[in-house]
Amino acid sequence: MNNWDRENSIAKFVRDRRKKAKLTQVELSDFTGVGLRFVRELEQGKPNLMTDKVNQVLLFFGNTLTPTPISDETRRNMGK
Amino acid sequence: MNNWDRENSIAKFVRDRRKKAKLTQVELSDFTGVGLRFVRELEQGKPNLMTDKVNQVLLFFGNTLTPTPISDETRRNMGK
DNA sequence: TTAAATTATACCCATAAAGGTATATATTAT
DNA sequence: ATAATATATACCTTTATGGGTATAATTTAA
Repeated sequence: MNNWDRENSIAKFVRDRRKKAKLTQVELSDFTGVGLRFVRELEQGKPNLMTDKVNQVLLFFGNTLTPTPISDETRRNMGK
Repeated sequence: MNNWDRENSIAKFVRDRRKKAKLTQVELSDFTGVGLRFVRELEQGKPNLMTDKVNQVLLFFGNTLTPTPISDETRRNMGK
C-alpha cells in the first residue's frame, strides 16, 4: 500500500468532479487521453505528477493548475 | 532555442514574484532547494514540470498549485 | 449470496524531467 | 567601452513518471 494523501486538493477535486459527472475512471481516462493508471494515481494523491498531464484532466472539467495563495487554498478547502 | 510559452501563468507568476523580491535565479534556487536549471525552465515556461517541484517554489511565495476555473484564470491574468 | 463492474495494487519498459556543469549571450553598473 | 553580474543554451547522467497489462480487492447490482 502507499501512504499518499487522498485528501489533497487536486486528488479530491478530480474524484468529486468525476463522480458528479457519473463517470468511471476508465471513461475519464478515455475522454481525457491520459492513461488509466494516471487517473488512479492522481485520485489517490500521488505527490509527484506532471503538470501537463494533470492539466489534461483538469481541462476536461474546465479548470487548470494555477498558483493560488495558501490562504485562499485553505478557505477553498473549508467548503468541504 | 525552445518555443515555450513564457507568458503562461506559472512562469509569469514566478518571474514577477522573484523580481519583486529582488532575488536572482541562483538565490531562488538556493532558498527553495530546487535546481538552478529548474528555476530557469520554470520561468521560461517549460510545459512539463513535476508538481511537487513547482510547489516547492510556489510555497516560497505563499502559494500552491490548485485547480482553478478557466474563467477565473483568465480574469486573474487580466490584472496583468 | 453471487456475479458484474469498478477500483486498487504490482510488475516491466521507455521516455523525459531534474540535477549538475560548462559555455554563450544578455543585462547592469562603473 | 569594459567589467561584473545575471540569464540563457547545451551537454551528459540518474531517476522515476506514465503507459500498459495482469491480478487482487472492493463496491455495486441482481
